Amino acid sequence: MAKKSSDPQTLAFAQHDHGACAADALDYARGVCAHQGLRLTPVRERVLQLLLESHSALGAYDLLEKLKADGLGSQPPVAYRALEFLVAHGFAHKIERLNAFVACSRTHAGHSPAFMICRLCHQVAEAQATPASGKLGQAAKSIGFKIEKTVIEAEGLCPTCQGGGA
Amino acid sequence: MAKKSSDPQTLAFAQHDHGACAADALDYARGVCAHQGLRLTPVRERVLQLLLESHSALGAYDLLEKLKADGLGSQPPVAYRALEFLVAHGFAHKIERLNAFVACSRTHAGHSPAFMICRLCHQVAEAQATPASGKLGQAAKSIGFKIEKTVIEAEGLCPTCQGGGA
DNA sequence: TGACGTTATGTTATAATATTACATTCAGAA
DNA sequence: TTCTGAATGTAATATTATAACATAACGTCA
Repeated sequence: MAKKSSDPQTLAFAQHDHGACAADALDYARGVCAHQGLRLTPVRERVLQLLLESHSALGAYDLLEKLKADGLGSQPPVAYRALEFLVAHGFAHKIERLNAFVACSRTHAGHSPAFMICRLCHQVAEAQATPASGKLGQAAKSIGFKIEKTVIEAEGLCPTCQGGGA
Repeated sequence: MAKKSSDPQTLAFAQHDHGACAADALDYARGVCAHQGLRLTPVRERVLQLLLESHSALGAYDLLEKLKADGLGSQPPVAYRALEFLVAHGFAHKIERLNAFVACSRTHAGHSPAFMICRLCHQVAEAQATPASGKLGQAAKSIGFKIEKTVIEAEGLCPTCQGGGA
Protein backbone atom coordinates (compact mmCIF):
# COMPACT_ATOMS: atom_id res chain seq x y z
CA MET A 1 0.00 0.00 0.00
CA ALA A 2 1.48 3.27 -1.06
CA LYS A 3 0.61 6.65 0.23
CA LYS A 4 -2.92 7.84 -0.24
CA SER A 5 -4.14 11.08 -1.72
CA SER A 6 -6.03 13.28 0.68
CA ASP A 7 -8.91 13.39 -1.77
CA PRO A 8 -10.26 10.01 -2.86
CA GLN A 9 -11.94 11.60 -5.84
CA THR A 10 -8.69 12.66 -7.43
CA LEU A 11 -6.73 9.55 -6.71
CA ALA A 12 -5.66 8.80 -10.22
CA PHE A 13 -2.43 10.75 -10.26
CA ALA A 14 -1.34 9.60 -6.81
CA GLN A 15 0.47 6.42 -5.86
CA HIS A 16 -1.87 3.77 -4.54
CA ASP A 17 -2.59 0.06 -4.52
CA HIS A 18 -4.22 -0.06 -7.85
CA GLY A 19 -5.10 -3.73 -7.92
CA ALA A 20 -6.98 -3.42 -4.67
CA CYS A 21 -8.73 -0.23 -5.73
CA ALA A 22 -9.94 -1.89 -8.92
CA ALA A 23 -11.06 -5.04 -7.14
CA ASP A 24 -12.98 -3.04 -4.57
CA ALA A 25 -14.71 -1.02 -7.24
CA LEU A 26 -15.69 -4.14 -9.11
CA ASP A 27 -17.10 -5.71 -5.97
CA TYR A 28 -19.00 -2.54 -5.33
CA ALA A 29 -20.48 -2.58 -8.83
CA ARG A 30 -21.50 -6.20 -8.43
CA GLY A 31 -23.31 -5.28 -5.25
CA VAL A 32 -25.12 -2.35 -6.82
CA CYS A 33 -26.25 -4.47 -9.74
CA ALA A 34 -27.47 -7.26 -7.51
CA HIS A 35 -29.37 -4.76 -5.42
CA GLN A 36 -30.97 -2.99 -8.38
CA GLY A 37 -31.69 -6.03 -10.50
CA LEU A 38 -29.15 -5.03 -13.13
CA ARG A 39 -27.36 -7.72 -15.04
CA LEU A 40 -23.61 -7.34 -14.83
CA THR A 41 -23.00 -9.89 -17.56
CA PRO A 42 -19.55 -11.26 -18.42
CA VAL A 43 -18.95 -8.75 -21.20
CA ARG A 44 -20.08 -5.83 -19.08
CA GLU A 45 -18.07 -6.95 -16.09
CA ARG A 46 -14.98 -7.51 -18.17
CA VAL A 47 -15.24 -4.07 -19.75
CA LEU A 48 -15.62 -2.47 -16.33
CA GLN A 49 -12.64 -4.45 -15.09
CA LEU A 50 -10.55 -3.31 -18.03
CA LEU A 51 -11.49 0.30 -17.39
CA LEU A 52 -10.74 -0.06 -13.70
CA GLU A 53 -7.35 -1.54 -14.41
CA SER A 54 -6.45 1.63 -16.27
CA HIS A 55 -6.53 5.15 -14.94
CA SER A 56 -6.39 6.23 -18.56
CA ALA A 57 -9.34 6.53 -20.84
CA LEU A 58 -9.76 3.61 -23.23
CA GLY A 59 -11.38 3.78 -26.63
CA ALA A 60 -14.12 1.38 -27.61
CA TYR A 61 -11.77 -0.32 -30.03
CA ASP A 62 -9.03 -0.68 -27.42
CA LEU A 63 -11.52 -2.47 -25.24
CA LEU A 64 -12.78 -4.52 -28.14
CA GLU A 65 -9.30 -5.88 -28.81
CA LYS A 66 -9.01 -7.05 -25.24
CA LEU A 67 -12.46 -8.60 -25.32
CA LYS A 68 -11.51 -10.40 -28.47
CA ALA A 69 -8.42 -11.77 -26.76
CA ASP A 70 -10.72 -13.10 -24.02
CA GLY A 71 -13.02 -14.73 -26.54
CA LEU A 72 -15.85 -12.40 -25.57
CA GLY A 73 -16.89 -10.90 -28.87
CA SER A 74 -15.05 -9.05 -31.55
CA GLN A 75 -17.48 -6.67 -33.24
CA PRO A 76 -17.91 -2.99 -32.32
CA PRO A 77 -21.47 -3.28 -30.99
CA VAL A 78 -20.25 -5.65 -28.30
CA ALA A 79 -18.03 -2.98 -26.82
CA TYR A 80 -20.42 -0.10 -27.41
CA ARG A 81 -23.32 -1.93 -25.81
CA ALA A 82 -21.35 -2.78 -22.71
CA LEU A 83 -20.16 0.82 -22.47
CA GLU A 84 -23.69 2.10 -22.92
CA PHE A 85 -24.82 -0.02 -19.99
CA LEU A 86 -21.94 1.05 -17.77
CA VAL A 87 -22.38 4.73 -18.57
CA ALA A 88 -26.15 4.60 -18.19
CA HIS A 89 -25.80 3.19 -14.70
CA GLY A 90 -22.96 5.41 -13.60
CA PHE A 91 -20.20 2.81 -13.53
CA ALA A 92 -18.26 4.55 -16.27
CA HIS A 93 -18.09 7.91 -18.01
CA LYS A 94 -17.37 8.99 -21.53
CA ILE A 95 -14.58 11.53 -21.95
CA GLU A 96 -15.93 13.53 -24.86
CA ARG A 97 -12.63 15.22 -25.56
CA LEU A 98 -11.02 11.85 -26.21
CA ASN A 99 -13.93 9.82 -27.50
CA ALA A 100 -12.93 7.36 -24.84
CA PHE A 101 -14.15 5.93 -21.57
CA VAL A 102 -13.09 5.72 -17.93
CA ALA A 103 -14.40 3.81 -14.95
CA CYS A 104 -16.24 5.94 -12.44
CA SER A 105 -14.17 6.51 -9.36
CA ARG A 106 -17.09 7.44 -7.16
CA THR A 107 -18.92 4.99 -4.99
CA HIS A 108 -22.33 6.38 -5.71
CA ALA A 109 -24.26 7.40 -8.78
CA GLY A 110 -26.08 10.55 -9.73
CA HIS A 111 -23.23 13.00 -9.55
CA SER A 112 -21.81 15.56 -11.98
CA PRO A 113 -18.29 14.48 -12.69
CA ALA A 114 -15.44 16.67 -13.86
CA PHE A 115 -12.26 15.29 -15.35
CA MET A 116 -8.64 16.25 -15.52
CA ILE A 117 -6.90 14.76 -18.52
CA CYS A 118 -3.13 14.73 -18.73
CA ARG A 119 -2.13 15.36 -22.32
CA LEU A 120 1.18 13.56 -21.88
CA CYS A 121 0.51 10.40 -19.89
CA HIS A 122 -3.20 10.35 -20.73
CA GLN A 123 -4.24 9.49 -17.22
CA VAL A 124 -7.59 10.86 -16.20
CA ALA A 125 -8.62 11.95 -12.72
CA GLU A 126 -12.21 12.42 -11.72
CA ALA A 127 -13.42 15.18 -9.45
CA GLN A 128 -16.83 16.28 -8.35
CA ALA A 129 -18.27 19.35 -10.05
CA THR A 130 -21.14 21.58 -9.07
CA PRO A 131 -21.96 23.11 -12.42
CA ALA A 132 -25.27 24.61 -11.38
CA SER A 133 -23.63 26.80 -8.78
CA GLY A 134 -20.97 28.41 -10.97
CA LYS A 135 -20.98 30.86 -13.81
CA LEU A 136 -22.51 28.35 -16.14
CA GLY A 137 -25.38 27.76 -13.77
CA GLN A 138 -25.95 31.48 -13.46
CA ALA A 139 -25.92 31.93 -17.22
CA ALA A 140 -28.34 29.05 -17.68
CA LYS A 141 -30.67 30.44 -15.09
CA SER A 142 -30.57 33.92 -16.52
CA ILE A 143 -31.70 32.78 -19.95
CA GLY A 144 -34.00 30.01 -18.76
CA PHE A 145 -31.93 27.10 -20.04
CA LYS A 146 -32.61 23.85 -18.21
CA ILE A 147 -29.42 21.85 -17.67
CA GLU A 148 -29.84 18.09 -17.82
CA LYS A 149 -26.25 16.93 -18.14
CA THR A 150 -22.88 18.60 -18.07
CA VAL A 151 -19.57 17.79 -19.68
CA ILE A 152 -16.69 19.29 -17.73
CA GLU A 153 -13.22 18.31 -18.82
CA ALA A 154 -9.90 19.99 -18.22
CA GLU A 155 -6.88 19.15 -20.30
CA GLY A 156 -3.40 19.87 -19.06
CA LEU A 157 -0.49 18.36 -17.22
CA CYS A 158 -0.58 16.08 -14.21
CA PRO A 159 1.94 16.65 -11.41
CA THR A 160 4.27 13.94 -12.68
CA CYS A 161 4.35 15.14 -16.27
CA GLN A 162 4.95 18.76 -15.30
CA GLY A 163 8.32 17.76 -13.99
CA GLY A 164 9.18 15.24 -16.64
CA GLY A 165 8.75 16.09 -20.28
CA ALA A 166 6.51 19.15 -20.57
CA MET B 1 -34.41 44.42 -34.99
CA ALA B 2 -36.06 42.28 -32.40
CA LYS B 3 -35.62 42.49 -28.69
CA LYS B 4 -32.16 41.93 -27.30
CA SER B 5 -31.07 39.64 -24.56
CA SER B 6 -29.67 41.33 -21.52
CA ASP B 7 -26.53 39.25 -21.86
CA PRO B 8 -24.82 39.42 -25.22
CA GLN B 9 -22.94 36.24 -24.47
CA THR B 10 -26.05 34.13 -24.35
CA LEU B 11 -27.85 35.66 -27.27
CA ALA B 12 -28.43 32.51 -29.21
CA PHE B 13 -31.77 31.52 -27.75
CA ALA B 14 -33.16 35.05 -27.89
CA GLN B 15 -34.82 36.82 -30.77
CA HIS B 16 -32.47 39.12 -32.60
CA ASP B 17 -31.47 40.39 -36.01
CA HIS B 18 -29.45 37.45 -36.99
CA GLY B 19 -28.28 38.65 -40.36
CA ALA B 20 -26.83 41.78 -38.83
CA CYS B 21 -25.23 39.91 -35.96
CA ALA B 22 -23.51 37.54 -38.38
CA ALA B 23 -22.36 40.36 -40.65
CA ASP B 24 -20.94 42.29 -37.71
CA ALA B 25 -19.07 39.27 -36.46
CA LEU B 26 -17.61 38.61 -39.87
CA ASP B 27 -16.47 42.21 -40.20
CA TYR B 28 -14.94 41.95 -36.80
CA ALA B 29 -13.05 38.79 -37.77
CA ARG B 30 -11.77 40.45 -40.93
CA GLY B 31 -10.44 43.30 -38.84
CA VAL B 32 -8.73 41.03 -36.37
CA CYS B 33 -7.08 39.06 -39.15
CA ALA B 34 -5.90 42.18 -40.93
CA HIS B 35 -4.51 43.50 -37.68
CA GLN B 36 -2.71 40.30 -36.76
CA GLY B 37 -1.46 39.35 -40.20
CA LEU B 38 -3.74 36.32 -40.38
CA ARG B 39 -5.07 35.26 -43.75
CA LEU B 40 -8.83 34.98 -43.74
CA THR B 41 -8.90 33.18 -47.07
CA PRO B 42 -12.08 32.51 -49.06
CA VAL B 43 -12.53 29.03 -47.64
CA ARG B 44 -11.92 30.18 -44.08
CA GLU B 45 -14.17 33.18 -44.44
CA ARG B 46 -16.93 31.13 -45.98
CA VAL B 47 -16.78 28.55 -43.21
CA LEU B 48 -16.95 31.27 -40.59
CA GLN B 49 -19.87 32.82 -42.41
CA LEU B 50 -21.68 29.50 -42.51
CA LEU B 51 -21.12 29.02 -38.80
CA LEU B 52 -22.28 32.54 -38.06
CA GLU B 53 -25.44 32.05 -40.07
CA SER B 54 -26.37 29.20 -37.79
CA HIS B 55 -26.71 29.32 -34.05
CA SER B 56 -26.51 25.55 -34.19
CA ALA B 57 -23.35 23.54 -34.27
CA LEU B 58 -22.42 22.29 -37.72
CA GLY B 59 -20.43 19.16 -38.44
CA ALA B 60 -17.39 19.26 -40.69
CA TYR B 61 -19.27 17.34 -43.35
CA ASP B 62 -22.27 19.67 -43.18
CA LEU B 63 -19.91 22.53 -43.89
CA LEU B 64 -18.14 20.58 -46.56
CA GLU B 65 -21.38 20.08 -48.47
CA LYS B 66 -22.00 23.79 -48.51
CA LEU B 67 -18.46 24.53 -49.57
CA LYS B 68 -18.83 22.06 -52.37
CA ALA B 69 -21.99 23.84 -53.49
CA ASP B 70 -19.93 27.05 -53.61
CA GLY B 71 -17.21 25.40 -55.65
CA LEU B 72 -14.74 25.80 -52.81
CA GLY B 73 -13.42 22.31 -52.28
CA SER B 74 -15.05 19.00 -51.65
CA GLN B 75 -12.65 16.86 -49.65
CA PRO B 76 -12.69 16.59 -45.84
CA PRO B 77 -9.31 18.26 -45.25
CA VAL B 78 -10.65 21.46 -46.79
CA ALA B 79 -13.26 21.78 -44.07
CA TYR B 80 -11.05 20.49 -41.26
CA ARG B 81 -8.23 22.86 -42.13
CA ALA B 82 -10.48 25.88 -42.20
CA LEU B 83 -11.99 24.83 -38.88
CA GLU B 84 -8.56 24.29 -37.40
CA PHE B 85 -7.61 27.85 -38.33
CA LEU B 86 -10.82 29.32 -36.97
CA VAL B 87 -10.59 27.40 -33.70
CA ALA B 88 -6.89 28.14 -33.26
CA HIS B 89 -7.53 31.86 -33.54
CA GLY B 90 -10.66 31.93 -31.43
CA PHE B 91 -13.20 32.58 -34.19
CA ALA B 92 -14.91 29.26 -33.64
CA HIS B 93 -15.14 26.52 -31.06
CA LYS B 94 -15.53 22.79 -31.22
CA ILE B 95 -18.45 21.33 -29.30
CA GLU B 96 -16.95 18.05 -28.17
CA ARG B 97 -20.26 16.55 -27.19
CA LEU B 98 -21.51 16.90 -30.75
CA ASN B 99 -18.30 16.61 -32.73
CA ALA B 100 -19.39 19.83 -34.34
CA PHE B 101 -18.47 23.50 -34.49
CA VAL B 102 -19.94 26.88 -33.67
CA ALA B 103 -18.84 30.42 -34.37
CA CYS B 104 -17.49 32.24 -31.36
CA SER B 105 -19.95 34.79 -30.10
CA ARG B 106 -17.37 36.78 -28.19
CA THR B 107 -15.62 39.77 -29.60
CA HIS B 108 -12.27 38.94 -28.14
CA ALA B 109 -10.10 35.88 -27.90
CA GLY B 110 -8.43 34.12 -25.03
CA HIS B 111 -11.47 33.25 -23.00
CA SER B 112 -12.80 30.01 -21.52
CA PRO B 113 -16.10 29.39 -23.17
CA ALA B 114 -18.97 27.34 -21.81
CA PHE B 115 -21.82 26.12 -23.96
CA MET B 116 -25.47 25.34 -23.52
CA ILE B 117 -26.71 22.86 -26.07
CA CYS B 118 -30.43 22.35 -26.61
CA ARG B 119 -31.03 18.68 -27.26
CA LEU B 120 -34.21 19.40 -29.22
CA CYS B 121 -33.53 22.37 -31.49
CA HIS B 122 -29.75 21.89 -31.36
CA GLN B 123 -29.07 25.58 -30.95
CA VAL B 124 -25.99 26.37 -28.94
CA ALA B 125 -25.46 29.38 -26.69
CA GLU B 126 -22.07 30.47 -25.51
CA ALA B 127 -21.37 31.80 -22.07
CA GLN B 128 -18.22 32.78 -20.28
CA ALA B 129 -16.85 30.29 -17.77
CA THR B 130 -14.30 30.73 -15.02
CA PRO B 131 -13.22 27.15 -14.55
CA ALA B 132 -10.22 27.90 -12.42
CA SER B 133 -12.31 29.51 -9.73
CA GLY B 134 -14.82 26.70 -9.21
CA LYS B 135 -14.71 23.23 -7.80
CA LEU B 136 -12.69 21.96 -10.71
CA GLY B 137 -10.07 24.63 -10.18
CA GLN B 138 -9.87 23.75 -6.52
CA ALA B 139 -9.49 20.07 -7.27
CA ALA B 140 -6.80 20.78 -9.85
CA LYS B 141 -4.92 22.98 -7.44
CA SER B 142 -5.13 20.49 -4.63
CA ILE B 143 -3.52 17.72 -6.66
CA GLY B 144 -1.16 19.94 -8.63
CA PHE B 145 -2.81 19.50 -12.00
CA LYS B 146 -2.09 22.35 -14.41
CA ILE B 147 -5.14 23.23 -16.50
CA GLU B 148 -4.38 24.34 -20.04
CA LYS B 149 -7.79 24.13 -21.66
CA THR B 150 -11.29 23.37 -20.47
CA VAL B 151 -14.31 21.84 -22.10
CA ILE B 152 -17.51 22.94 -20.43
CA GLU B 153 -20.73 21.95 -22.10
CA ALA B 154 -24.22 21.70 -20.71
CA GLU B 155 -26.90 19.75 -22.50
CA GLY B 156 -30.55 20.39 -21.84
CA LEU B 157 -33.52 22.38 -23.03
CA CYS B 158 -33.59 25.96 -24.21
CA PRO B 159 -36.46 28.19 -23.09
CA THR B 160 -38.39 27.70 -26.32
CA CYS B 161 -38.13 23.91 -26.33
CA GLN B 162 -39.15 23.59 -22.69
CA GLY B 163 -42.58 24.85 -23.61
CA GLY B 164 -42.91 23.06 -26.90
CA GLY B 165 -42.11 19.40 -27.19
CA ALA B 166 -40.19 18.30 -24.11
C1' DT C 1 -42.05 -28.34 -17.74
C1' DG C 2 -42.52 -25.63 -21.68
C1' DA C 3 -44.18 -21.74 -24.37
C1' DC C 4 -43.58 -16.96 -24.35
C1' DG C 5 -41.79 -12.37 -23.99
C1' DT C 6 -37.80 -9.76 -22.88
C1' DT C 7 -33.03 -8.83 -22.64
C1' DA C 8 -28.49 -9.65 -24.21
C1' DT C 9 -25.28 -11.17 -27.64
C1' DG C 10 -23.37 -12.34 -32.33
C1' DT C 11 -22.59 -10.71 -36.82
C1' DT C 12 -22.66 -8.13 -41.12
C1' DA C 13 -22.65 -4.04 -43.08
C1' DT C 14 -22.27 0.73 -43.25
C1' DA C 15 -22.36 5.55 -41.52
C1' DA C 16 -20.03 9.45 -39.55
C1' DT C 17 -15.93 11.70 -38.10
C1' DA C 18 -11.08 12.66 -38.88
C1' DT C 19 -6.22 12.31 -40.55
C1' DT C 20 -2.07 11.18 -43.50
C1' DA C 21 0.41 11.99 -47.42
C1' DC C 22 1.67 14.13 -51.30
C1' DA C 23 1.05 17.22 -55.39
C1' DT C 24 -0.05 21.86 -56.74
C1' DT C 25 -0.98 26.69 -56.37
C1' DC C 26 -0.69 31.14 -54.36
C1' DA C 27 1.11 35.28 -51.79
C1' DG C 28 4.64 37.80 -50.15
C1' DA C 29 9.72 38.53 -49.33
C1' DA C 30 14.38 38.75 -51.05
C1' DT D 1 11.98 37.14 -60.89
C1' DT D 2 12.90 33.57 -58.00
C1' DC D 3 12.43 31.63 -53.80
C1' DT D 4 9.96 30.22 -49.75
C1' DG D 5 6.39 29.12 -46.82
C1' DA D 6 1.52 28.92 -46.48
C1' DA D 7 -2.67 27.34 -48.28
C1' DT D 8 -5.31 24.34 -51.14
C1' DG D 9 -6.57 20.17 -54.00
C1' DT D 10 -6.98 15.38 -53.97
C1' DA D 11 -6.70 10.41 -52.99
C1' DA D 12 -6.50 7.21 -49.75
C1' DT D 13 -7.29 5.54 -45.33
C1' DA D 14 -7.86 5.55 -40.21
C1' DT D 15 -10.93 5.99 -36.36
C1' DT D 16 -15.26 6.18 -34.05
C1' DA D 17 -20.05 4.75 -33.99
C1' DT D 18 -24.58 2.82 -35.35
C1' DA D 19 -28.30 0.23 -37.95
C1' DA D 20 -30.34 -3.93 -38.80
C1' DC D 21 -31.30 -8.41 -38.16
C1' DA D 22 -30.43 -13.26 -36.45
C1' DT D 23 -29.57 -16.08 -32.42
C1' DA D 24 -29.18 -17.27 -27.68
C1' DA D 25 -30.00 -16.76 -22.65
C1' DC D 26 -33.05 -15.55 -18.92
C1' DG D 27 -37.17 -15.21 -16.24
C1' DT D 28 -41.97 -16.03 -15.57
C1' DC D 29 -46.15 -17.93 -15.34
C1' DA D 30 -49.75 -21.07 -17.41
